Amino acid sequence: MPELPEVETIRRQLQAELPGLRIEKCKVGLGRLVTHPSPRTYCRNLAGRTIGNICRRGKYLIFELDNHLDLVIHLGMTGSLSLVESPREYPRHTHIVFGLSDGRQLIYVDPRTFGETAVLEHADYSPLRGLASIGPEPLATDFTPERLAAALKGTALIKAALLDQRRIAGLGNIYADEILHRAGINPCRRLNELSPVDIERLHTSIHEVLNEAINGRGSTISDYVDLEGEKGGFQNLLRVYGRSDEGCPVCGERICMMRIAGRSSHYCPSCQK
DNA sequence: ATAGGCCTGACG
DNA sequence: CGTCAGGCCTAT
Repeated sequence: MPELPEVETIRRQLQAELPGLRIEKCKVGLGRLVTHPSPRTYCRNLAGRTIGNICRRGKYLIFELDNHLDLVIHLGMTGSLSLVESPREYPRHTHIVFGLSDGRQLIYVDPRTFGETAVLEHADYSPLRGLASIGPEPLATDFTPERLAAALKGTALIKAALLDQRRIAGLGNIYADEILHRAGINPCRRLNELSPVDIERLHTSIHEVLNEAINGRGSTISDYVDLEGEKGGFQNLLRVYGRSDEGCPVCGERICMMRIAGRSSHYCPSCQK
């Protein structure tokens, strides 16, 4: 799915297009994607609203609307957004259509339908569990090594902890693996065995990997595309994710893969201790 | 902590 | 046919 860098790429494109436009109407084809309130009320609340800034929290997109409402969209594993001008035919797996005041439509497409969307009172995230309990933004200026250390308390495996959105917002399987490789930390290490130096390295790696991935407009493993339908550019620069049995770009050792926390984890046994 | 479930599609 | 996939929730 879109992780933080992919969602941020889409957010920037939305921010360049949408503010000032009005949502004239909204059509939901697959009601279970609308988590709050009911699909009917969701559409009724959106109709007539003017779009303000587009924000991001972790992997959630938040469209600020007038009337103190927020439109929240999570892209799940395979969700994508695109702007179209009254198409004769919608793409396969189009589930939601937002008609805009400039005649264009913002459409939500999602083959696996793991995404979700909601309309909330501005900044009241309580109806969405994932958003209500989300951890700190890793690229915020106040995300210091001390805050990272605080987020990584306990005895969990570091790989599982990085994937836990309540600890840190926005990391997924690709960037968790890339960050651990960059930091030289084995995904099986436990939190309570990380030294202050490890935390420092992790902090630096989180910043580097996320910023580089955003600059590369995200990674396309199979089907991620941005608002313009473009694939990302960072997949070519991934050092371990999806590269099992290839040589580590740092030391040449064969990259390994194992399952941790139910997810495939790619790492270099020589660089990551 | 781990497995299973939610879905569709690609690939072997 | 089976296995796997950028996520996340539940139940055990």
